[in-house]
Amino acid sequence: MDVKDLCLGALTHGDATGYDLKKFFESTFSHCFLAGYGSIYPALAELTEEKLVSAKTVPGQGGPSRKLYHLTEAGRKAFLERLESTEPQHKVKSEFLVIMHFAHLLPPARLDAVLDQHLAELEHKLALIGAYESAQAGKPAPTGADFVCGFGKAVMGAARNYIRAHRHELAKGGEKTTNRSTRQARPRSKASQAASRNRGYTNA
Amino acid sequence: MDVKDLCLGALTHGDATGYDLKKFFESTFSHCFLAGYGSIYPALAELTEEKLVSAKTVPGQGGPSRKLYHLTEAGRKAFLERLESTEPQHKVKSEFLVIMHFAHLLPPARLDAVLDQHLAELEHKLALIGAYESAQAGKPAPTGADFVCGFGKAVMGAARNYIRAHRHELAKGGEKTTNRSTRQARPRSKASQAASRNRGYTNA
DNA sequence: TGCCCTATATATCAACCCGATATAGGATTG
DNA sequence: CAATCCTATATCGGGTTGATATATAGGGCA
Repeated sequence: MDVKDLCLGALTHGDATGYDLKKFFESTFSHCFLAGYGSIYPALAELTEEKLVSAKTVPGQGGPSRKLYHLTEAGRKAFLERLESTEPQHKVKSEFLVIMHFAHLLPPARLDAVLDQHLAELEHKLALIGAYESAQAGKPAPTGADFVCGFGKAVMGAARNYIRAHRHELAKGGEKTTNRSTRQARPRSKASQAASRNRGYTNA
Repeated sequence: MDVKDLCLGALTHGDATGYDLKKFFESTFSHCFLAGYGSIYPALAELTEEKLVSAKTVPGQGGPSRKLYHLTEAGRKAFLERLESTEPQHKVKSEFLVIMHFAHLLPPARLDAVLDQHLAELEHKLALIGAYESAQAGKPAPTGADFVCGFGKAVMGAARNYIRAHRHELAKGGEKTTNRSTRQARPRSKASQAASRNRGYTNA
């Protein structure tokens, strides 16, 4: 599943420009998948060439001219096939968690700032979902979009609660470790389980 | 923060080979960051050239020869600086959620299979964290690694519970939408808020 | 009126990452 | 004893990221 497929999917909701698609990916989709212009525009160009979407240039009334993209029947079929054959992976790439993993190497002020910033981002995304849910209120049958938003709400809510509940433990650990600062003999946590024969420099 | 920084960080836990690092990234780190050989080995080569790590070839007793990498003092300093200057981003790229978003376009059997597979993956990663926590039991001061694992446990546990609690709603919604299958007049959900002027093909 | 900032909109490029693949010796297993 | 798996290193093409360039309209403001 690449950005091309993602564009096809987004176009099942109606015609859109590349800019519209980016906006969509940044709103209720931001906790699922990200795509920037650098992948969206090439994707749309290739899809047009493959006749999976059609493009119509609309001269800009009040703005620059826009290229409206429309899903063709072939495009809809291709998307359905891709939906059924794609491996449902779920990957996280979190600099935030990497920093947290090395919390014992950080000054407490930096630690606090990082945590606060991540909490703020969580609140922001939760607010986006809240707004979406209000707009959907009253509509009876929950759709896949509702499921995905609910998923994000549950997951990000759990993240927020966990951080609030446990950040103070980190501060304590930080004090305890920073006064013997660059110690060597950290008694094997995970990398060293299978690497117990890696003797030759530090450790063990 | 790229894979080079990640390798520096992992090497603060002790010397390791490229293979060891991959193993580490796949274990308790798998819910934070991913890195394959295609990024690890070039990263280690560049770090060696920059004198941030040193390499020692160990002739393989019972296996192929291994290149043990060791963090130099310069490398440790560089890593600390990077930790303080890195923006704490947190990105998710989930084909799983994309598929779920378009649940109304999928046959129920496929939907079930996708959900079951994701649940199985969640259970697997939760089990990894459980094993880590048992191994850590008794050690007093919680470290950053403990915090990150707890975070993963909280978040993935919430995901699992949400899926279990809400998957049946999707099945209902699926029935309700598939019998009028490719309907056009889906009353604007998100891409169409700002795109309300995208009239010209279908929709609206 | 002039000026700046923001939003809309498209497009490109280098640097980087991912996934697959090749290679190869040792251990395990049927 | 061939098949397969595990350890271990390395490379390559294709795709993505993030920054940047370009251009126009509208709002704020002094």
